[in-house]
Amino acid sequence: MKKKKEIPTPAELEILNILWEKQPLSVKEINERLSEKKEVGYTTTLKIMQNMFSKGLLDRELSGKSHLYKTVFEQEETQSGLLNRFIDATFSGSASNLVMQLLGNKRTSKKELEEIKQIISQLEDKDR
Amino acid sequence: MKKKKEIPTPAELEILNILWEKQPLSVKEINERLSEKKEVGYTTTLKIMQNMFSKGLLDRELSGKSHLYKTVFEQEETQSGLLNRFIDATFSGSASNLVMQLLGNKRTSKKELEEIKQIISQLEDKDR
DNA sequence: TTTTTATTACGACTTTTTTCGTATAAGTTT
DNA sequence: AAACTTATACGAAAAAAGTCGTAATAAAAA
Repeated sequence: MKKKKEIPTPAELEILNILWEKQPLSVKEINERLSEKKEVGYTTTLKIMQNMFSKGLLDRELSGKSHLYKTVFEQEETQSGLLNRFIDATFSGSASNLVMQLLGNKRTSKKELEEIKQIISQLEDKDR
Repeated sequence: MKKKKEIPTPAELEILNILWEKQPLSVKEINERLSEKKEVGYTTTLKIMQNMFSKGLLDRELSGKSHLYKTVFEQEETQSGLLNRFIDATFSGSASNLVMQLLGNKRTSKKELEEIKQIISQLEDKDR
C-alpha cells in the first residue's frame, strides 16, 4: 500500500517555505516571520503547526518549555507534488502548455526568461 | 479603480476547462462532461454555474427553457493569473525555479521535455 | 511566595467552497 | 386536464481551512 501524500494547504505552505530556509524553528519564530507579511495571531500559527504535526507534515522536539519544529519532506518533493497537481488542474496535464504560458507571460522578467533558456541549453548540451 | 479579478475555485476551473474547449453549453451538457470523471449531482453543477454567473465568471443566454453558458475571460488570461499566483506561493515567485523542477521531474514525459525544448529553441531563434 | 510571562492544548466560531434537497414553473405526453 | 419531464431558483447542510479566546502549566521575576 502506497502512503498517500499529504498536500499542504496554502497557509501550511507558507510555514514550510520558512522552515526550508532555516530549521528547526519555534512557533514564536515562525509567527514572527509570518507577521512580517501579514497580521496573524500567535495561536493561529500555533494551531496550524499543531495540525501539520498531526498530519505528519512536521516533526518536533522539546527544547526547554517550547517545541522546535522541522519539516518531514524535502522541498523538491513537495514542490513537485504541488506542481503536478497544478498542471493537471490548470493546463490539462500539459507541462509544455504551462511553459508556453510562462514564456509569453508579461510578468516573467527578461532576467528570468534568460535563466530559463540557460537551463534548457544546459540540458540540451548534456544530451549530446 | 481596477476591477479585481475573480480567481476561479478548483470546481469552477473544471467547468471553465470544459467551456474553453467548446462553447456555449447548457448545465446539462457540462454536468455530463463532469460526470465522466466523477460522481456529481446535477443541482451541484447548476449551483456552481449560477455562482460563476453572479461573480461574472460566466455569461449566459436563454435558449428555449434552458440557459446556455459561456466564459467571460480568455483561457490564457485566467491561466496566467493562476500561474503567477502559484509561482508566488510555491516557488517564491521564481519562474526559473519552477522550470528547473519541471525538467527534473520524473512525471514530465520525454515527449513533453522535447516539446518544451522546442518551444525554447523557437524563442531563441526569434531573438536573433 | 506571589505575580508575571511564555507556551501549549483545546475547542469553538467564521469563512469559503461544495453538495444537494425541495419547491416552482413551464412545457410534453397521455 | 392530469401526470410526467426538464429546468431553474433558493436555501440549508457538509466539508475544508483559517482564526482566535480561554484555561492550564511551568518557569522566571519580583
